[in-house]
Amino acid sequence: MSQPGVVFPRTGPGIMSDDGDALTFCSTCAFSQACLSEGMDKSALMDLHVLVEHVGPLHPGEHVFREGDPFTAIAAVRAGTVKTYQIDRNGHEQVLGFHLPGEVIGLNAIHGDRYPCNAVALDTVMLCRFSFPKIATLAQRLPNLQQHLFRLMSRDIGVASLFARDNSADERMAAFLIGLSRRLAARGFSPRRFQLTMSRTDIANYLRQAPETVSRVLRRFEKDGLLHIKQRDVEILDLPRLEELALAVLRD
Amino acid sequence: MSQPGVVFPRTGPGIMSDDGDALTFCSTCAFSQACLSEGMDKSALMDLHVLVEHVGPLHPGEHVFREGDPFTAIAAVRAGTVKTYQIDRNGHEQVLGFHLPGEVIGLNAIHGDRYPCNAVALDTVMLCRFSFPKIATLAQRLPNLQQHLFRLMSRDIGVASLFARDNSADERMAAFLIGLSRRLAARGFSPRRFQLTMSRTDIANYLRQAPETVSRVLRRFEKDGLLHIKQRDVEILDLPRLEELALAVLRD
DNA sequence: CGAACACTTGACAGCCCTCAACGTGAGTGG
DNA sequence: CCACTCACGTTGAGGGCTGTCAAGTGTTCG
Repeated sequence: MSQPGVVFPRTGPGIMSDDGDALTFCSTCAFSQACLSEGMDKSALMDLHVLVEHVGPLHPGEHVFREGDPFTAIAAVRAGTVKTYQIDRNGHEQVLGFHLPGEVIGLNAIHGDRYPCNAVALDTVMLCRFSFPKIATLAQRLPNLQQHLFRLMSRDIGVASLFARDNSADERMAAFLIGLSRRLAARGFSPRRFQLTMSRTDIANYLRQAPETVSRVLRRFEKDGLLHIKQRDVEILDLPRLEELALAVLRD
Repeated sequence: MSQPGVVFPRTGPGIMSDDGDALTFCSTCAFSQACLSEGMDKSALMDLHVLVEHVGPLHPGEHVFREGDPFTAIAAVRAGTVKTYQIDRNGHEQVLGFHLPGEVIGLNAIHGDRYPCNAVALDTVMLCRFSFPKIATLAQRLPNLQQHLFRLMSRDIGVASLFARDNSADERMAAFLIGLSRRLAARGFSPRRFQLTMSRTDIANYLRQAPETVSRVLRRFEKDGLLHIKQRDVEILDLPRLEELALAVLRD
């Protein structure tokens, strides 16, 4: 079941040695809160660091894992964008999500013992790989780590329905952009200028609409002065109005 | 922030004493796998049983918890149906899900420390309540329990998009019915004859469509011989064809 | 330079939402 | 037993949003 081009199961090339800069390297990691929390002593922190495998760089189109692969590990995105998707029985792709630095993939594979979806790099991607059996065992000893895992998983339950039928195409696109903006901002990137690392087709697929609709909506947003977009470079010009549109979807 | 009619935070009335029949009582519980797994010894099982509070019966309209309440516990539905929902800023209800016997609610509250949604009984509901701090502490000692919690949460991540725009009203209704049928069957109920414990309005809200559409689709299903429906009593007549319709949504 | 691909733009049609009216069943009180 | 009420459910007519189809433009890469 293991196709070529899958980086995850292998542990030879692609694994970077842990350089001495581990502490700063991990400061933007999804587990930094767990690592840096006062409740975690130095030996515990070392245990966690020993557990990590640095994977990458992955190039666009390279897969992190594929649907059906045995579940062995979760991974935190350190750099780049990872797209998760499934292929339905008609051969059509279904985009499930885009995962930015600081976000964790693979959590939905615990139940079932196999990855239920594919994960592919959209640009140059760096990952931190955590063997799940090992991190679960470690979590037995470290209440903070267990709690952190619970929170990570809980956060992913009941994600906002960005593609619900009762929201207009404009609202969903606005919500998508605002979501990206906020997630990037939370990791220290600019919330107003960023790059869409995914194609219009991917966005359309994710939002469950036609690529033509994505094109038209973005065009209209630009004409209305909400943003400036050239190719895949986005600059948000009127954040308040865009957020106002997104409110209908994001509900807050 | 605690409204009247919320059963959860209180521990006086509504809590049933644990009768001697605990073992058989729990055989259909969401945690039965964890309890009965060979890896869990007797003392561990007793620890878990001591942890449980039996809540109920709750009557239609009574709330298990409300949005904003401090998160203290998760709960397994033992009997009846629980509806989870949110109220958006326009005062409109958004149905998130229906939870049948054997299913767990409250897992999405771990992150945030407050319940992000309301949970209300649709009919007569019995619950098993687990203090989350206590069960998390117990999970430190019991690897199987920790694993079970991980699996429960993992299962709820990335739930099928039953209300995506690219599926027709017919397909989504079929998927909804097939989903109910399978979940009921998994708990020993009849997969062909069951009762819709929720109103048409609730179904429509959940599927993100108009109540009129729900009515029309069910009517058409009956005319086409797919099922027989009288009030809220459903009898599925042509399971294969209904599953065929649902395939477009459920992808399997 | 040519091909493949991504993106844009326009015309048209279909699904489903909205609005409106009516039917039905349960509960209540006379 | 009936009338009444009220919520729920059904049925019909019309319109808007967006998907589909088609063609054209721009970009990348061999």
